[in-house]
Amino acid sequence: MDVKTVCLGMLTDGDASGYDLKKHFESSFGHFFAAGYGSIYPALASLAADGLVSCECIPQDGKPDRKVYSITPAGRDVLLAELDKPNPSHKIRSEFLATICFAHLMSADQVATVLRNRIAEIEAYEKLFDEFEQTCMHETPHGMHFTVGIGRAVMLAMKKYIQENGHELQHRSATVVNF
Amino acid sequence: MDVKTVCLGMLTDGDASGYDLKKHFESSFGHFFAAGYGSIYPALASLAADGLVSCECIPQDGKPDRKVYSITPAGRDVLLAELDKPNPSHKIRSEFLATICFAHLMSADQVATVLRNRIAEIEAYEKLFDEFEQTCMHETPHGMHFTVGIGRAVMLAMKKYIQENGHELQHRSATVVNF
DNA sequence: TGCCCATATATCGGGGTGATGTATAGTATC
DNA sequence: GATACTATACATCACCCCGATATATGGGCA
Repeated sequence: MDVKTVCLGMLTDGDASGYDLKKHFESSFGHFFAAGYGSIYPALASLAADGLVSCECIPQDGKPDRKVYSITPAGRDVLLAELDKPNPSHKIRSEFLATICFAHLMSADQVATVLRNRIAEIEAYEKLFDEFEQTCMHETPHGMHFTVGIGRAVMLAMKKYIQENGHELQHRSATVVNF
Repeated sequence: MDVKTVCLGMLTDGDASGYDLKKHFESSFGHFFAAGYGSIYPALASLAADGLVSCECIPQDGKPDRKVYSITPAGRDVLLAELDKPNPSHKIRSEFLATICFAHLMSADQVATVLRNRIAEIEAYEKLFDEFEQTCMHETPHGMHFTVGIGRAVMLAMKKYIQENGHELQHRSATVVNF
């Protein structure tokens, strides 16, 4: 399950351009599977070369051509085969936790700043989830709700843990900061 | 904060070879910052070329030379500068959630299998955390405890959410599976 | 007028992943 | 005693992905 496969999956919901898919990756997939143009455009080109998607170029004045992609029956087969894999990965790459590992090499202020910023980021995600549920909750499939729910639960747990245990990390200086 | 920086950080805890660092990445860092030989060896070579670590080759009979690395004062400076960054990232790359997004294209059995396997993986991590706390809890710095605690909290939250909401995902077939 | 934002494509360097290769020696299993 | 697996220990390579940057234009806004 790479960017190519996720693009295929998104295209089962209707034809779209690379630009459209990027917005999808940002909004609904952003919190667990981010992708930028540097991944999406090569992915679509490769899928088209393999006949898993078809491409229709729509000329526009001024702007570059819109390239609208549709999934083909072969593409659908590849997608379903990928969805059949029983053990899809779930990986975390956290510079945040890596930093915290070396908290004993940092000042209490530095640690406090890192923790505060992490909480702020979590709260930004929480707002994003709220907006998502208020706007496009009805039209999206069941699976999407589930991912939002997991996202919420996981971020809430992390926030709570930081708030309850963050102070123990600040031992180098006497300054204790509230979150 | 890339693999190079994390290697520097690990070397503040004592000299080590690439092989040693790999074991470190697997055990204590595995759940939030995995790295393989393909990242570690080039990272150490690059650090040595920049004078941030020094390398001592220890010949062994039969096996290849052991290359033991030590952090240099310049390396320590680079590490401390990296730890000063106020907003370290925390990214998730989840083929699991990407798969679940397309649950409406899967059979109830397929969905159940994916959820069951995810829970099994979480429980494997929970055991790993238990072992870690029983063996090397006393010698590791405070930050390490914190990362284990967050790992526990986050995984518990995900497990609970799956157990409480997983059944809603199975609507295509009548077969309801318990977790 | 200047500036940012949205639309829309694409590329490129640097970095990371997973698999594989090369050796040797000890330890299980059968 | 043969086979297979595991551990030690290095290294490389193809492929994939990320972030930044480039190119082009029209609309809103101060």
